[in-house]
Amino acid sequence: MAAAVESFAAKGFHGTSTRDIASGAGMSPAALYVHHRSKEDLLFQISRSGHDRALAVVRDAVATSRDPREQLLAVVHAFVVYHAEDHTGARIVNYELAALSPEHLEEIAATRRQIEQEMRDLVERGVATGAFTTPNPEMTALALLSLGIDVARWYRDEGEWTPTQIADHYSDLALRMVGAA
Amino acid sequence: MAAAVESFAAKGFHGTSTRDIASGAGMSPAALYVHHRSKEDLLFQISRSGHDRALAVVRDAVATSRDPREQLLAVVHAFVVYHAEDHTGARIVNYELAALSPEHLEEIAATRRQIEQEMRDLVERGVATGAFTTPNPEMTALALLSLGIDVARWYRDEGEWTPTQIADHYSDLALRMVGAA
DNA sequence: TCCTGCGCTAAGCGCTTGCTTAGCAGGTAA
DNA sequence: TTACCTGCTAAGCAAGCGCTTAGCGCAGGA
Repeated sequence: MAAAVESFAAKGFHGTSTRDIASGAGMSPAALYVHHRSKEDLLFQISRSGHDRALAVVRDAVATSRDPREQLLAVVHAFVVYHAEDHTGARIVNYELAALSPEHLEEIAATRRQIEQEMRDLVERGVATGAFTTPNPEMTALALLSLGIDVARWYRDEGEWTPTQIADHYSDLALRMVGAA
Repeated sequence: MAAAVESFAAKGFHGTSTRDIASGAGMSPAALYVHHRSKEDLLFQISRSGHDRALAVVRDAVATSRDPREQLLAVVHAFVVYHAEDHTGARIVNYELAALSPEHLEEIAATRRQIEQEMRDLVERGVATGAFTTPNPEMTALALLSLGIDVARWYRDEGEWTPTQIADHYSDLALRMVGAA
């Protein structure tokens, strides 16, 4: 699975052959099928666990406080750190959805909707308590998620910023976006 | 080329066969090779013209004013509208870079650096004139681009918002992010 | 000592891939 | 009329694809 993550992230699902994965894992191509039903099933398992982790990251962060401002700081920080540190896995999570079977895609899409719902609820709670000011909480929530997701696209391990540095700055940007700075 | 854009955006470069493109264009597979050297060359041409367009969108917007605040509004608005209206092409521009040959990738990467430079210069001008306040102009510029780029990922033609509505809200978010709201 | 089950490999099957070849219809020009 | 383009197709080649089959070495239990 680690070899598959590496390869899918670098070359995409369709750009990766089962032989690539097998040799990355130091095995013969046939050995894959002892552990996994198909190449698509491997992608699904990776996507499944990645999405579960992303949702957990968001929910755990929300649970650290009851103050919307603190919750937003925690969520954006954790979400950004996750997308930077695990950019390899996060690339598959966010950019290889089209290769999933219709049934698998629907299951994954449900988790994505839950993540979006968490962020939307958070922004709306802040607006309701007067902590935040934004004319469109739904679109603002989407923009906050975009910021984190896109980190997985451009982040490089050898880059000049650490995941924490990026997360710190992005948390500040998030406060500004919701009018809480 | 239109058929290739459609197919690459929907299924990715490696997920698209030359037969897919040919039948999308109502031709035989061999007819592609009358007009294009290879499948990768087709991708390169699409990526090339898409990147040229993106850079032009940014530069044209910057040229509409001399005031950093107005320039930021114009750039973010135009950049977001482009990524929403041409989300099909923009998906290839942003997410199919790995399929390019090393030489083609380097050429494209140069244009991407120019786009980033435009945004960085703009934010820095705003900070210099006192119109903007941000502790890290470079990272803020990256975040502003992220916002636009990620629109291409999630935008759907049948969605509830028009490109202009999204661009209006995102322009406001941009002002907040640079501390100019 | 023998047996069973597990993790694995060598070989290969049927199919699809990117791309090439040979050739053909129809328009243009001398 | 003849010659030559241009834009296309039918057919197919070599290579690579996802996945299967048959079988092998070895650890653990009876």
